[in-house]
Formats: sequence, structure tokens, C-alpha cells
Amino acid sequence: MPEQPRGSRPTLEAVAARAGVSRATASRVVNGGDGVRKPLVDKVLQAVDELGYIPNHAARTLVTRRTGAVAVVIAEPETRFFSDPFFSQQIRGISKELTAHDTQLVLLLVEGPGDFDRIARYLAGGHVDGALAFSLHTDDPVPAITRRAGIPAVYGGRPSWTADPGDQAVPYVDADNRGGARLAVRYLRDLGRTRIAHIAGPADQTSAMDRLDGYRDVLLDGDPTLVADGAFTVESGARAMTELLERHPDLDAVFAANDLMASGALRVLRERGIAVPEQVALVGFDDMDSVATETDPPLTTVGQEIEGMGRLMARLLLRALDRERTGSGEVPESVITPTTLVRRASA
Amino acid sequence: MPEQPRGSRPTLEAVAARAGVSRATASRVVNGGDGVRKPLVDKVLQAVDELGYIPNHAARTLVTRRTGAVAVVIAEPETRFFSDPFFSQQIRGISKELTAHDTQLVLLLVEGPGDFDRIARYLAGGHVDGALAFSLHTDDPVPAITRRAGIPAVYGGRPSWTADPGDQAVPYVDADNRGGARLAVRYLRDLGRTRIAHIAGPADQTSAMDRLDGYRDVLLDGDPTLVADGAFTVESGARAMTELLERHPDLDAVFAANDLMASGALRVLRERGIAVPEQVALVGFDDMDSVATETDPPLTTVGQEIEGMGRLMARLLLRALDRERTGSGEVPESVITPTTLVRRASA
DNA sequence: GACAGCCCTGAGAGCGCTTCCATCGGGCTC
DNA sequence: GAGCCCGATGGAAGCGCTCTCAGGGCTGTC
Repeated sequence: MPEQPRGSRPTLEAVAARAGVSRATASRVVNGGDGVRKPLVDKVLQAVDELGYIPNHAARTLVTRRTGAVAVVIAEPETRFFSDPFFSQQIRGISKELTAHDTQLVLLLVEGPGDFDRIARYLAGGHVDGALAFSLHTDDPVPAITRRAGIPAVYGGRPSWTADPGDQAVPYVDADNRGGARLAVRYLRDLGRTRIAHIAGPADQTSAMDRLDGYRDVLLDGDPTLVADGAFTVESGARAMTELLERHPDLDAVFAANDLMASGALRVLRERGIAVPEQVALVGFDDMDSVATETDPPLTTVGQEIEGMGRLMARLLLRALDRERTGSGEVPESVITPTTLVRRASA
Repeated sequence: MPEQPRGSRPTLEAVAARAGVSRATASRVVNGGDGVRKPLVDKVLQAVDELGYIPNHAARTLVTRRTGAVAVVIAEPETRFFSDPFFSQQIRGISKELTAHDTQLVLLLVEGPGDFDRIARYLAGGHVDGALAFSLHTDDPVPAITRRAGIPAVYGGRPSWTADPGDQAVPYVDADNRGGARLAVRYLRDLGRTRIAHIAGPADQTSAMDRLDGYRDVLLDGDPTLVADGAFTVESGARAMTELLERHPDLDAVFAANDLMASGALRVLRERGIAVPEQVALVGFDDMDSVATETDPPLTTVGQEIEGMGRLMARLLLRALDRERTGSGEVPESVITPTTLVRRASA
């Protein structure tokens, strides 16, 4: 590839001239070559090669009205985006899928609540063909923004407003939190544990609520005081565990709504000299590498296909874009991805 | 803002018509309004408002040859990108700075060594005005790519090929690793410790080597067997500590090249019943939230302005872009950001 | 009162590409 | 052998914008 002094790159015109064809034909070849006879295709390709031609993206977008890029909107306050491998892993999955379809990823980090204007302008400005968004809270403006901008969107995690009839179904990808929780609690029950407590996550996150629901599904007439509230952090897990032990010194199992809280709980149990899993069996959720395998004992937990979820999100969006372009194809529907019990030593 | 049925957004033409001015004047107003008389400016702005006009980015890029976007290239194998809050925090800083200058962030994750072609095509394709890149190994093709693409770039972390005379200076932003290491080791020495060991990072990362150099700066005629090799991971830190204790059961201080290794070392020390900091004082590097404050005792470590480094990278790149556009302005130069000793309980 | 000069404004070219439509040529059919 | 149809090709329009350039109105000066 010849080095190009920026700003003077060869145009399609030049390629066409060199190949001795019209710009139209050159364009056809560059875009797949359908309906162009082989010898001409070869000539054009050779010219492309010799000249080091690279299509001008802006010109193409101007006429096709497609940018070949999608936005990933992250509205999460920084704390979570930083510490949570969840996001980065999903992004990796998204990136892989998009890359495989020649689509670019534009990262939009929301810098505080006042920043949504900027996001709205950007999404409506024709910079991207669609959007992937994470972590919507009840009053999250992102759905309204994408609707107004008229671009397809796919969400990561079940939005809490799903039930809102005002919104047409916005497809989302979420793990089977409820099913995973059931798996965990049934496992503890099958272990013969009878006083199974739960450390729940924050009430404004659907994943936390779904996990709580799953817990309740299995323990239909469970004692409500066996449930303590946490905030998905190590510290909150420790606090919740302390609380639970005060209320129920005799509990014999704990299902924590995520691994971080489980590790906090584990610390408290260890400090009190309570043997895990002998006296209290402990199950987490997430199968977070850096936590679940590092604790002592390693956590039994509920695993999910995080990267796969990212891929899936991207795939759904690409499908929606395709539908928009061709006017046909399947309507993307939300997907719940399976969760599995990962047995380690803590239960 | 009126809802726009995608694809039929108002154009500048429409705005001009509604305001009763020419397209040229409308354009001038939209781009700042210099040299347009107040009443016309107002009329145009009103039309913009009423119509919900948003400039078409592709059209603008086509003529200005500027995209208003920069790429962030992450060539790190996924393991590190995931676990390392370093990256996400720098990205946050980059995002903030770019946002403040109306510039978008396109994330380019390199999916394996064969993927550089795609990156090269992308960077050369006029999709972005410049690039920020992380973590260059000696044979990293990214510098060559950006040079060939003719776009300015700024690197995060001192590239190992800095000394290569073939490359014109590519500006980079790096923490003062060497100075930080000196700070740590001097601190230990001033504490009265005489047998100060070092757990070093991998030799192919300049940060690790710089920290080692800083250690040596202070301990000029130090015993080389007081240095053990690690790989910036918890496990490797534990291994290195074990090794050091075997070689030097009487050591009274350890400076680990990062917090993860320090936490591994701490685990080993605790297992052996060695009191920290009483018997062995321990200092880490990075001041990584999720580690340094969570250990018991919390780590004394060397802190750096991670988000600030991200901002700085973005700022340098924006400056380079500005220079390119205006033909003047300061030449961006590499910056070494200061490090500070953060005293906690481990030393 | 006339003219120079300045500031605003508008006309128009053109950025590089895709795509509609007309054209052309070759192979078939009768 | 003439007419037809179809597939391949080229001409040209136009996507929405910026920016140069020329012109028009106004002020200020002599």
C-alpha cells in the first residue's frame, strides 16, 4: 500500500481512469462487483491495488445514508463501569460481532445527567445507524432519545419499563437471572440445607429483583427475614451477612445475588469462625473471574455467558439494521440467555 | 425538537428558505455566526429551532475533510483490558476531554494479531482524524499504521521503541514510573529498612523496567538477588514473595512493581505469620482502588493520576489536530505525569 | 456630491460517491 | 438474416454541506 500524503488520496475517479472504465463500473466493483464482467473486475481491482485506493467514507455515507457505525451508550455512573468486568466483557463481545460485520463501535460515555442532550444530538445527527445501550433506570432518557432519533436500539439487561405499554417492544438481551437464582437455591436445598438466606441486590436493578424472585420461587413460604438487602458491593455483602447472622444464628446456607456480596459475606463468616461450606453453604452469582476463583474457598456461583450476551446484542441490532435496509427479515426479539451453576468449594 | 421520521430530516436548504436567507448564510450561522448580522442570525437560529435542524455530518465531513472523531486503539490482549481498571479509567479521562471538545471516540479493539489490517484500513479510510493507542510492544504495527495513514497519534505509556531514530517523536503520556519507584524505595529506606527487596514486572513493559530502574537508583549497590520477577498478577506476586523469602528470610521490606503483586506478596507474608508492616514493610504501585484499600492492612503504594493521563492524551491529540488544521500552534510533546506516595498501613 | 473601501450576503462550484436510466452490443429465436 | 431481449456499461444527477468569489449596500472622506 503506497503511503498517502494525507488529503490527496486517490478517488474512485482515478481508479476508473486507470482501469479504463467509468466511475460507475469502478464503484460497482468496489462494492462487490455484481454484474460486472470478470476481466473488468480484475482491471479495476488491480487499479485499486496499485493506487492504494480506499473509499471515502463520508462520501459514501452521504449518498447511502448509512454510516456503518453503531453507538454503545453507557449511562452507568463511572463507579460501576470501572469496577465491573461485566461491561468490558460485553463490550468485547459486541466489538467482535460488529467487527465481523464491518461495523464500527462508537463509545458514548454519559458524563452525568446533563449530558443526555449531547447524546441525543449525536444519535440524531446521523453519525451512527443504531445504538446499543446499557443499564437503564426507570427514568432513563435513552429509549426516548433513540426513538426520537429514529434509529434502532437494543438494550443490555431487561429495562424496568419493559411493561410500559407506551413503548413498543425494544429488544433486549438479558441473562436468565430468575432461572439462575432458582438453580442456586434448589442446589442448596438439595444439599439438605433448610435455612437458606438471601442477600439481595439493589431494588432498582431488574437483575437483582429477578434473582430475588428466583429465590422466592423455590422457597415459596420462606421467612422474609431471611432476606437482607445489599448493594452489589463487597462491603454491603458483609453488612448484610452480619445482619442475617444476628437475626438467624442458625442459618445453614446463603445465596448472594452477586459474587462481590458473596465475598463480603464470606469474610464475615470466616471472621466468626463459621466453616464454609460445612456450617454455612454459600452461593454467589456472576462467576466473576477475579472474585469467584480468588476467594477461599472458591465460590460456587451462577455463571452466565457475558461475552455471548454482548455478541447477541450486536447481532440483534445488526438484524434490525438489515431489516431497515432491505425492508424485510425477522423482527429482532429479546433474548434471555441461559445461566448455569458453577460448582466450586463454597457449597 | 420535533420528531423526525428518519431519512427526511430538514436540510440547511430548508432552514435557509424558512429564514429567508441563502444557504451560505445559514451555514455561517450554524457554524458560529461570524460575520453575519444579528437579526439574520436570530432568524436562522429560530428556523433551526423550529425545524429541529441537525447538520448532516457526512456532508460536512465530505467538504471539510474532518470527521470530528478520533480512534482509541487497544491492542492489549483481552486479559489485561478486562481486569485492568487502568484502561477504563484512562478511557474515561479521554472521553471527558474529547466530549468537551465535541469530538467522538471510536473504540478499536484489536481482535488478535491478524486484525491489524482492518485497523490500518480503518485509520486510513478517513473515518477518524487521529488516534490514541495503548500498550505498544516492540513490534507493534500501530505506529507504522498511523504514520502511513497520515494521521496524528498519541500513545499511552512510553513505547519501548522511543529510542528508535527511524520514528519521529510520537508524543506519549506516561507516569513517572522511575520517580515513583524512587519515592517508594527511599521511603522504605528512611523507615530504617535495610534489606529492601523488589518484585519486578515483566521485562517487555517499559513501566515495569522504569520501576526497576527507580529501585536501583536508590539502592545503587543493592544485592541483585533481592529482585524477583513477577508478571503484574496476584499469583506471580505470591510466587515471587515465596522465592524472595527463601533467598532472604531476613528481608525487612518489599517494593512490588504493582498493587496486584503486592497483594499476592501480602497473602504469602500473612500465611507465614510475618507481620506487616512490623517485620516486613510493603509498598505497591498504582494505587488501584479495588486492591490497595481492600487488603489487610491497606497498601502503602505509589499513586498516579490515571484519569488525568487519559485527559492529557486526548489533549495532546487535539492539539496536534489543531495544529494540522491551522498550520500553527505548539508541537505536542510527550508528558510525564507525577506520581505520589500514598501512605496507608502496610509500610 | 462622488468615490473609495468595507462589510454582508448570495450564487455557485465542488467534495467523492452511488445509482437511475439510457445505451450499446451480443446471443437467440423464428 | 432480421428482430428482440437481456445483461453489461457509461453518463449524469444529486446526496447536504462549506467556502470562494463577486456583487451590493452602506459609511466615511475629500
